Amino acid sequence: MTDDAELKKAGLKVTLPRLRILELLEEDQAHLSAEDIYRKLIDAGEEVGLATVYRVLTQFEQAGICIRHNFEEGHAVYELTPSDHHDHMVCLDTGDVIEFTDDVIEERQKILATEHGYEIIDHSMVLYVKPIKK
Amino acid sequence: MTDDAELKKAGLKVTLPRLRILELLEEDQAHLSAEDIYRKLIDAGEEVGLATVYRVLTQFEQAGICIRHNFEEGHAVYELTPSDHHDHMVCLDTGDVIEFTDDVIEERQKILATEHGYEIIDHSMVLYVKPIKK
DNA sequence: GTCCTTGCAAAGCTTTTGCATCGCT
DNA sequence: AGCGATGCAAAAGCTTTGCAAGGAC
Repeated sequence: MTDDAELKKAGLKVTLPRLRILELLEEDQAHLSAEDIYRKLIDAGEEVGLATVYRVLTQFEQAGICIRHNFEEGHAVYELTPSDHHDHMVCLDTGDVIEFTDDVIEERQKILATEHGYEIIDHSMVLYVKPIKK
Repeated sequence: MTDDAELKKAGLKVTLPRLRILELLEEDQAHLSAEDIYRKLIDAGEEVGLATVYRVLTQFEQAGICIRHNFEEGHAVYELTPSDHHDHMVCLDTGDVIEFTDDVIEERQKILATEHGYEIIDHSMVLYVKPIKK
């Protein structure tokens, strides 16, 4: 689906800020904060307000286009909604975000929730890591 | 160890606000926000400033007395540092926090980090759940 | 033309900090 | 007495909102 169609499907008019933000999110496994996106757009010569970035990201999230993470960094980061669920490792030295999945863990989570009488609506698992030193 | 001794060991003077906050955290598996604690103290007739609550919680965290969580609620919550590590389920209907552990998951996390060339410094796993309807 | 979207500025929230006062040791 | 701790108010950082102007359909 084109970006254009994706926006229309979400009931959002196709505007320049929305297209640009969607493009940025589509770049290789991006995990960007509102500020990151704002800076990239300004640096690229686009005229856009930070408030618009926040509004668009909120709309994208409600439309299911992207999801919001609250890593322990003091600000939210956004990524395109992954087709395949995955979790994250955040490198404390570099800030790199690594995606991973593990079926064993997913399965255990379901079992544990059920044992407590709950069903999982969502979950977040973040490993804060550092590179192994030789 | 008494609360008194715990504070001294951390190099903190034994003051009323610190004792009261420590007591609140010790009440049954408390997961409290700074605001929660502030309200409870004010309602109990204590004279305390919100800034002090934040400062004390930060000191407690640095001293290893308590840990801070960023669930997706817009504010941090604190709990006494657990002797045994555990993760959390947060009930989206009631806000209840359920603690749990699972050795299988812990083990898989270590393996996954190692496979990516990292060692785990810390991790957070939160399941957002709802009660199973009959 | 209509209604949605935008940018700016102002406001909101949680958390932190400056500073004079107070209190533990 | 000395130095850390406190309370208040102000400030900081991220995010949201009000409003008039602009743009999509």
